[in-house]
Amino acid sequence: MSEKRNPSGFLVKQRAFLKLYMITMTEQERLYGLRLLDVLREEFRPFGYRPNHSEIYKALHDLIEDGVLEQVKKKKEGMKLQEVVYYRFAGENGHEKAKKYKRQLKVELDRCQSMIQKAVRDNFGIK
Amino acid sequence: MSEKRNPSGFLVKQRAFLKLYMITMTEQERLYGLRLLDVLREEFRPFGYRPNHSEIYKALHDLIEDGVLEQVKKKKEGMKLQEVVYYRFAGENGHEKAKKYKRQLKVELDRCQSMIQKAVRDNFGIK
DNA sequence: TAATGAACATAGTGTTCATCA
DNA sequence: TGATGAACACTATGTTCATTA
Repeated sequence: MSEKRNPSGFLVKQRAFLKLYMITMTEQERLYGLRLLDVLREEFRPFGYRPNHSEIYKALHDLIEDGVLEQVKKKKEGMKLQEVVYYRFAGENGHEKAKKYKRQLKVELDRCQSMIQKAVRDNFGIK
Repeated sequence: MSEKRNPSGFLVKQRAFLKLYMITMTEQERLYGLRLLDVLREEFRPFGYRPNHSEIYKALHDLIEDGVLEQVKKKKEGMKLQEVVYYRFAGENGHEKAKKYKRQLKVELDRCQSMIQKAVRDNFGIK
């Protein structure tokens, strides 16, 4: 009978975290999949976090399904004749949806912050 | 060829998070499985995190395998004749191992804090 | 009925493979 | 070879079932 599974509400999932970055990076500069991956790996190297390529693609595809992003296939910058997939906000309200998603994620990140802070206090706090 | 699978190094896993709490709670007061669960659910209710019972048991069993905790079966406090499983640090060096685990988790929690802070800055920062 | 634990099932995510330019 | 995407496989975790007191 297809019971829905309840998440226990632990920390934010990697997928959601990446979707958030995909949106922000779309707001900032136009990049394609593997470049986004490189940028993120570079940014998070000091933290020991190294996402892999399929998570990036899944995050992007999720956002397409959510009606947030759409693809723009282009010849790669410069010489080669290789086709590459860039992203922009979808149609009329893609950017609105994106902003909404970001607001949710802000709440979620704040929640995670609080939980971890609590854990530090509870397990390592003075007293 | 049984290749080892690499975690990408995203946030701390629920299991590790709970093991940390199990250790600290063992340092503080003696409790048994389902009571630990109740306490944690109560503590994290404001954060929308509600662990389930099997995660607690798995965390405790992990710690036994790690040589950190051992079981003490006792009649439940008060009247009933029900047997309940309490925990204490195992043998000679259980508590040492526990402290070591906690040190690792402290590093890990700090790392998570930083990553989330970075995400907040990167995606919502002023500028 | 409360407690413990295991078995089972699904979601999350890492690895490999296929295809194309 | 770089890029994209899907298929596949394993891990993390949630749900259900069995057993006992």
